[in-house]
Amino acid sequence: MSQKPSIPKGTRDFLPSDVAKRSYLFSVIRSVYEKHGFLPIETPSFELSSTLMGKYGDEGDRLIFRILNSGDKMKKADLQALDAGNLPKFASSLSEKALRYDLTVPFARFVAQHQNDITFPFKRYQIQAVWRADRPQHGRYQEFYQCDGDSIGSDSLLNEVEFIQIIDSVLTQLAIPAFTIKINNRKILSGIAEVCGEAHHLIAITVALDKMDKIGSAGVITELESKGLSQGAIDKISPLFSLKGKPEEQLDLMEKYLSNSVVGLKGIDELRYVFETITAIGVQEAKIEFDVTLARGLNYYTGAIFEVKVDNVNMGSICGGGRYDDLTATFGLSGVSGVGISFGADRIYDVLEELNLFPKNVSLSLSVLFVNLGHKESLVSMQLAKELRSNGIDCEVYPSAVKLQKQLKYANDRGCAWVVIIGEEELQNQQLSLKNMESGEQLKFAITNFISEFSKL
RNA sequence: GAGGUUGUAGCUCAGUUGGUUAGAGCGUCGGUUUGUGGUACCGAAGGUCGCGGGUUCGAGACCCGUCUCCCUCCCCA
Repeated sequence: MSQKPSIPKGTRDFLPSDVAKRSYLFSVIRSVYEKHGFLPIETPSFELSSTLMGKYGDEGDRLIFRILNSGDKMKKADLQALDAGNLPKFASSLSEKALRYDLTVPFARFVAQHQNDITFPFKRYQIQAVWRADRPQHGRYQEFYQCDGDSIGSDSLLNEVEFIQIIDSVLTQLAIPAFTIKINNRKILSGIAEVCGEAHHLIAITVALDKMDKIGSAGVITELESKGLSQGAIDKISPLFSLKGKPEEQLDLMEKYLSNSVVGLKGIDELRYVFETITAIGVQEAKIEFDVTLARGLNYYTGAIFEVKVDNVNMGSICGGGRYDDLTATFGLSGVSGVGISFGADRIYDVLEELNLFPKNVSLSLSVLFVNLGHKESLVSMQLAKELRSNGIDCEVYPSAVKLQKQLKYANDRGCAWVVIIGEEELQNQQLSLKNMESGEQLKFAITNFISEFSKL
């Protein structure tokens, strides 16, 4: 009985050509991080449930893949909780581990755990898979790679500026034609909630504002009403919908708007510094905008927040991040501020594919194939192949002496540039034939000086 | 988690109001006389029609369930 081959929803296989393109993408990101002095770390695919649960809000918790206890640990099942209808508690009793949902929370755990082994400010990058039990959609997978960079242990706003530079460098290097880095600050959002007297509705306000570009101002107002905001507060918020102009001008307006909020003004100061600094230094291709409607769901952000969109492409944000002041506190290390970003490698991949931006030469091809025409002949080929490899040239010997036609077809399918033919006739004359697979031309060389002749081609 | 949609050979799809042995193109494999690929010609293999149940004399077509694809919401990379 054969089984129909299939993989779980939201996952993918990668063919050799896919892997080649992905390695290219990762290498660009890696090299930019390293140029900025970031150090690589890796953390396990799964963490203790207690490390992850409760860090991403209720929605996030729901999307965490949990790992069922195995063996005798199944006996720990809390049947009383099941009887009482307390499903979350029952589920927790069945699962002590979970697949990582992002790279930031494991990083916070890592920093607290290894605080004596690292030097602050600590700048790390991490390129690994994460898993979310989300419903798959365009640009949305259950297994995907994030490429995080975080700088922890420094509250200097120069870190924020550096991340803008990093985003700019990566996306410019990938030749993405037009992209926008949107920036906001959680303190400004807090200030807005404060000045309209709805500080306890902060989450509702930010979530509603975040939907601005999707549902429009009327939709946002409807949403705010449904969350129970007063008419006065809504009237106070609605002027923000039409905020326009350069970042500096918008910040001036927001400064007046938030004049009664200490925290709000702090947010304005921070952003103004970031904008002024990055303007002074300059960027390559990035457009940088202040967007008061940018909220971002993850509830651990406390300062600047970033989101990056590729212009004119139907794809969610390809990069996001922000500053978090006390994420390590839950792991026993308090007073350490951090800021970080995360590139969504799979979404960037999809964008590069859609815009046809992958360089032609990333595909993997074979340089030389030695055709196999018999045992004695193949021994000579194996010897030559060994020497070619030590000269840095990739090559292989066809494993069996099947029809030449078949072997040439194989060379063709592999995108092979050269084929070496050593048969009975060549062997007798101590020669070999070198075939150029593109032109079809064939040259003869003495076996003894093939290596030196080939490297001249 | 809510709603909609899709599912036929390895891939892209046909398959007419339910009616004999389910088709095409591409791909794969083999051949077109001995050691020359990418083109051409000839031929072959490959499908319990996503899975399970039901209606019917008869189901790839209809009904129910389930899984999956894609999409909207939620949320997010």
